[in-house]
Amino acid sequence: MKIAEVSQHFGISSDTLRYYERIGLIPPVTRKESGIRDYGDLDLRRVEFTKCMRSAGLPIEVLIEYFGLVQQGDKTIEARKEILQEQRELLATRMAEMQKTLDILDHKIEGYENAVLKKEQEMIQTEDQALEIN
Amino acid sequence: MKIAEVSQHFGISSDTLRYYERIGLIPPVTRKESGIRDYGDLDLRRVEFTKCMRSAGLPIEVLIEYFGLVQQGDKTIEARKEILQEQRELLATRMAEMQKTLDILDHKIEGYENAVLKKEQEMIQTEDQALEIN
DNA sequence: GTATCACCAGGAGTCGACCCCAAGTCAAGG
DNA sequence: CCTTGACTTGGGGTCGACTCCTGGTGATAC
Repeated sequence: MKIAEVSQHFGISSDTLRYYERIGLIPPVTRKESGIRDYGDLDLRRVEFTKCMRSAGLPIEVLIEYFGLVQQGDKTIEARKEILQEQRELLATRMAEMQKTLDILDHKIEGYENAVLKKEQEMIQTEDQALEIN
Repeated sequence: MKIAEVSQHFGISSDTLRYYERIGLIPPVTRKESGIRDYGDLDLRRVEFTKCMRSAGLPIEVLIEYFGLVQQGDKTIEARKEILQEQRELLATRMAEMQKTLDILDHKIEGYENAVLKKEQEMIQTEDQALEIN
């Protein structure tokens, strides 16, 4: 799979894909002899995981650290678990905050809906008055 | 309430508070004659709302636009509602993505927990073998 | 074979959101 | 009165994460 397809598939610009590789977030992607990237299964899974984590806001630095540990084999399992747990908690915290904001937004939207209704009623009343319907 | 207290209370640096004011996210805060900021009730509510929205990731630009509409009175109620609804949807989408990521993290953490357990079992077995307990 | 196109490296530029700093002002304590 | 310390403005710096750009190479279409 070449870079443009990967870019398309994951909705990540190829610039970003190359950037991720440059900074070591993704390991060097396999290439054709010509030097052109040819993403294999492993590469794709890495990209997918990265995309998922990034979309939730996990910092690049943390991901690099994590992948570095993966590289070092089983002896780093504990450390990796701790990283993931920490990020999990941070994520949960962020989500809780967002939930609060969401509630407030809903509340405010509802308020506006009522306001609009009220205005409409007033307008109808005004119309009614104008038409002397009442 | 002076700036340091507001900063403390909301966990926002006073630099950031001044910055918000400079860019028009918060309207000019009331001052003492000496020129020192003295946050009133209205100011505080604005700060709180801003903090809440920002903590959920709503862009500053959107908030400025929103507050601008508020300033313009009732005729902008529809537009305001639309902004809030749009942001609400974006927020919900982000949260859904984060939930997916959270699930994956939990799954991975569980995997690591099992891995650790397995390793411990192996170690015990190795010990047992070493001690010829079996 | 040549024109066009996707790809390459990697350095520079951008963007959003702060954060810091210098130089000055004011209020209260000693 | 003078020092100390919190406040002021405004501009420049930083940080994370891209995004763009230049100049070059290889492959495919005509």
